[in-house]
Amino acid sequence: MRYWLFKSEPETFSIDDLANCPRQTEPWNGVRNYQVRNMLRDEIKKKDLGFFYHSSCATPGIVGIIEVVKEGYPEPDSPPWYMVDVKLVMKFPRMITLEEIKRHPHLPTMIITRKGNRLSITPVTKQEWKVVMSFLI
DNA sequence: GCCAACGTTGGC
DNA sequence: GCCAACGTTGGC
Repeated sequence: MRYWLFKSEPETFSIDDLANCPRQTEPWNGVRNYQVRNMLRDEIKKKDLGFFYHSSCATPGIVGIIEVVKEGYPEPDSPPWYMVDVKLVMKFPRMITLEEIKRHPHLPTMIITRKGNRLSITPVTKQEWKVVMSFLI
């Protein structure tokens, strides 16, 4: 089982939008980058977990956890592009901000902290996952 | 196949 | 709104 980070602009699709979907499940669609397309098609598996990250907003950060419930399948009518279905696992009681993540001594390894990173889905190590989760305690 | 121009992303 | 980073496009 692997861990990921899924970026979304909350103005387009926020964690509350997901929470209000039927069965709290939605296709993660609209990816138009080949590297991420390949991850969606080949690497992201059922039962994988992902952080839900809000980007391009006043305070960017991680707001919750989602689970992959359907593996990569083609977007209807958009042949080269793929999506997965994700289900809300939990919304965090508070956002873990990008600033906090950058400040933490063990997290500068996270791809999200790299300037110019433009991949909308990035892998997260088990170690990184555990450290981020420890912020909530 | 190179590379300049352009468009998009995303933090600030 | 600015700008750095970087993917994509297209002329050569």
